Amino acid sequence: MKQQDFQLNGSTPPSPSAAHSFQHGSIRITLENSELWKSFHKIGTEMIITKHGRRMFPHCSIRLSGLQPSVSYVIMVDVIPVDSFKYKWKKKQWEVAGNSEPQPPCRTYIHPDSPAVGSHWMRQSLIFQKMKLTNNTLDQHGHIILHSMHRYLPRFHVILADSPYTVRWSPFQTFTFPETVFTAVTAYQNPKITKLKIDHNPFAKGFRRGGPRSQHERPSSKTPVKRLTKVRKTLCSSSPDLQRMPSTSQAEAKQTSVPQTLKGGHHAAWVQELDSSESLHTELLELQECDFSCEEQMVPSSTACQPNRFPLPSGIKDPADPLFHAPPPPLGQQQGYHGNAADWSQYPLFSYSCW
DNA sequence: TCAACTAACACGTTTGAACGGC
DNA sequence: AGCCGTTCAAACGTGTTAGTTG
Repeated sequence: MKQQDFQLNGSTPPSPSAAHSFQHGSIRITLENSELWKSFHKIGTEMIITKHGRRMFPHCSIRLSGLQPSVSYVIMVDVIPVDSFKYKWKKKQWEVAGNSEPQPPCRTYIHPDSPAVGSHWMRQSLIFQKMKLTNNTLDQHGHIILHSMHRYLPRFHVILADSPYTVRWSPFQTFTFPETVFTAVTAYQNPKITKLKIDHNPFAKGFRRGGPRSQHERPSSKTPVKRLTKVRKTLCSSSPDLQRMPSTSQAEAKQTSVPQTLKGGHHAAWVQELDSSESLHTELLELQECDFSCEEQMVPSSTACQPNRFPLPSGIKDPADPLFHAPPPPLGQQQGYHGNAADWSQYPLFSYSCW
């Protein structure tokens, strides 16, 4: 896959054309399936959330470099709100539908290999394929809890720690990619997104045109062709830009065979421990004093969480996003910029962990 | 009435146990 | 006994759709 990297520092805006790799200090992180993400982002990425948890597609797949080969790291992902609005899909585009709802508990997904030494992390790409999103605020499975019709951004954390127990006190660095912004939905709104998902996700192969049978062609379907199916058909025949693209998902899936440093039982023990650690759940992040241009940022002590007042991180600009009509304040000024301390200061880190 | 949500469904993929051959 | 490749069923993940909820 074609990749462009750029070096990030606090004062130099990156080139808008190279927004899918970040470097903090010596650590560099690259979004492996950036092109796929961008093809979704152009349309307005949507992620289904369900009560029992739904995987993300595209997956978050990253490559790390610049780690100390023999030092242990924990790699985490969390998902933060992009803004303080709720959206609705109206007349083929997203519109603001009011203020966001109070944010659910912020949870963090720890890569199952964690902790592992730098050489391990750098050996192959990391795929957060099993991370699941849910709208069930009472979820007991450790899935990431989101609100439907809200916009979110995944964050990747590289933490210098040899155990999830110690991440609170460990130096960490945080990375984001603007093209991974998505809207959480309980049912797809934009039929173009549905088509892209079907074309690229192997699990949706059964719905591909020219595939075995589409839903409305099955014998069991006794009802007239529904609206979405109609739209999908129209799109398939009329949109050249939505013609089937070369699938990357199979290749992605095959990259997941990362040697395990720890097996299931051990992981489960950690989950339990972390779940029961009330302090960790409720520890909130205070980054106001942190300088993101520094190579390391210390996991802070507790502070108050005010999730609804998250200012738009400046890296979240959607320059090619005709589908979103967010009211002022305007989206950020720099694409691919990791943001300053204030941007990220009001969202908790490491408040929950799961596998 | 309508938008958002849920659950059941059919279909395809993934996973892992069982088996046989070497 | 150990390794490797194949087979197959169960589990899982997917979008679709009818029905429910507010």
